[in-house]
Amino acid sequence: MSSSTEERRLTARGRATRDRIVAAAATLMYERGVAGTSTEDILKAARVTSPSQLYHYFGDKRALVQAVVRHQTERVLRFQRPLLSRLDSFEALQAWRDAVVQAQHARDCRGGCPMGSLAAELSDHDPEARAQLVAGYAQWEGAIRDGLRAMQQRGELDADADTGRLALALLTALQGGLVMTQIRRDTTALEAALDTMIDQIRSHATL
Amino acid sequence: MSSSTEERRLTARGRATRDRIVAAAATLMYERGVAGTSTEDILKAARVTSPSQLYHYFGDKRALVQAVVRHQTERVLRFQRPLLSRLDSFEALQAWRDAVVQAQHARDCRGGCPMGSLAAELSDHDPEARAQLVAGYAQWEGAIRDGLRAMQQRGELDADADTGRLALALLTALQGGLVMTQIRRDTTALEAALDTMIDQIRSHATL
DNA sequence: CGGGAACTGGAGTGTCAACTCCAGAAAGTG
DNA sequence: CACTTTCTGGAGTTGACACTCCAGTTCCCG
Repeated sequence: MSSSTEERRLTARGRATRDRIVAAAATLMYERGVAGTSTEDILKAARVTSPSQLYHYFGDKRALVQAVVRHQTERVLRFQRPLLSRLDSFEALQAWRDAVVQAQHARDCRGGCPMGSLAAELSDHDPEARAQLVAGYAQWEGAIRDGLRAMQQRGELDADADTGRLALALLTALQGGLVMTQIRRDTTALEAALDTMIDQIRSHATL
Repeated sequence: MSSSTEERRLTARGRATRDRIVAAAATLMYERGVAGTSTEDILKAARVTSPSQLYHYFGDKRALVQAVVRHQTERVLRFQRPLLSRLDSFEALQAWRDAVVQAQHARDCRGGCPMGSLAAELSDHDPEARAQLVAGYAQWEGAIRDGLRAMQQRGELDADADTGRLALALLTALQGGLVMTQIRRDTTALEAALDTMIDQIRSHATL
């Protein structure tokens, strides 16, 4: 029946084990990269004693990686959406910017974007993972755009501002900022990019 | 004497072999990532018959990776500098933008930034590589800033425009755009980000 | 031309990672 | 309580990969 979205029957215990594996894999792959993370390390971190458990839930490492991609996409959106859905003013936009910058400091400017790092490593040679990531980024972009539209409907932004294009530009600047943060281990590039984008959005503000 | 910058005496033939190895490694690592590239593949691509050659020139794979980082940094700057050093007008800035977008199409939107992909994979666990990359990005940023300053001195930009910050923001937007291009396999995000940044720079244009 | 260094070739070696097999324990189902 | 399916444990197997050893060849240099 279902070929790729094969959802097997899981007991409560099975679900818990599977979740533990995905969570452990996500953490390790974020820290060390996908290729740098062995199944053995994942098992140890998930407190699972045998490889057969992993292969009971996932056909192979690629399948696990795809589960990790979904997991990280959900995590990011769970963090982003609350901040974005209430974009009703430039103060709120600024608060979002600050939260993003803050989050980087909280992790010592390491790791970059949980989705972006996976994307850089996978998009050229794992089509399924890439498709997942494209969908995830589309949701993220949509959330930003909805926020900007809310500002527009509140009358904070000109009616003719292209919120779709601004949202895409803002998300893109954010991605770049996260990469630069990881490389330089400081957030000045992230701040410069986001602030400049926000300045540009502000140029569409109503008087 | 020299500990890390150990430059051994090389004959013409030796130099050629070493260069072939670095070039082959750079290409493969760009296509498949560092971890996804085996020394064996590199040797084959460089038409070198034995691993002992590689280890004659490089202490280990990490040392080779660092040579690849230098190689790619030089390549990128060799492409960027000519475009940036003549930034004397908004037309030239636009031409730079078009060249960057064009370059992505030329490679089917794959691979991302030759420096950025290395950065994402290495910066969290190879301090030497990261240092090289930080230096490379600083040069790139400097080249952009010099271009903007040239525009400023020509009187195209306001004297009080913060060219340093704009240059950093522009470079960051570019990095984000390259990541997004690689994921989405199209350049609209790159275009949106660069165009929005350039619009913002234009807001500092003299009348 | 002779001696030493740079360079090359090929045949290993040890380790580690992905994945498999199978048998036994828990846990849903009638 | 039978009976099946899910889940777990541990002991393999296979292959790939980073790296080594050593012997032979080319090439610089006096």
